[in-house]
Amino acid sequence: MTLRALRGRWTTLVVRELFAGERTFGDLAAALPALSDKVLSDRLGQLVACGVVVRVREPGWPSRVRYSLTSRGHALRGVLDAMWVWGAAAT
Amino acid sequence: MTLRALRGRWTTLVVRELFAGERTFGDLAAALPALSDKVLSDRLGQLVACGVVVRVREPGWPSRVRYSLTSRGHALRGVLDAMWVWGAAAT
DNA sequence: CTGTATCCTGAACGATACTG
DNA sequence: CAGTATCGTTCAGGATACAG
Repeated sequence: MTLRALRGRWTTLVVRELFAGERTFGDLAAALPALSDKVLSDRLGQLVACGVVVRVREPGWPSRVRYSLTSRGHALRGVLDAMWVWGAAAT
Repeated sequence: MTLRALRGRWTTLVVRELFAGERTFGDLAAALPALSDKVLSDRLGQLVACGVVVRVREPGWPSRVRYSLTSRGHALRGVLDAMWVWGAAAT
């Protein structure tokens, strides 16, 4: 289940961005320049489907959408931290 | 770095098998029937390259190779456990 | 028994263009 | 601004056959 949620080369990086707080689509695109709009959209859709992220559409113009983590999304912090620690360990 | 080591649909399952102790190629193939020889070989090669697994070739016939985790491999336990816990949590 | 080689399919990725 | 549509590329995965 966790593998399905985190599948994709960029998924963990998107989640990492959201740990720092709410982000708009443009914020995420700017923070991850190597990621195309399409893939970012795909990943966000996947994360929403897995209950990790919520989309909130702001009414008005220009269009603005806020993405933030659900409680389940915040619970991923332990997983990603463990991955980070392992990757950072020289031994 | 961790993403690179664990990349692939089956990698974590192979590592999980090795947590239980040393395994031969045939053991792993039997434990993961959905995994073709080629992919198993690919994943093991990847894990060896990342310093997670060691191959030990037994001399003699029939050929027999023992796979086991390095200390770095055992350190992955925390990561995989965290993933498992998250996936198991209903909340 | 333990793999590697080859070929094929499907999914993920990346770029561009376009809509609300 | 925030996406979706489309298309081409790249890569992991599966099947089969074969080599050490």
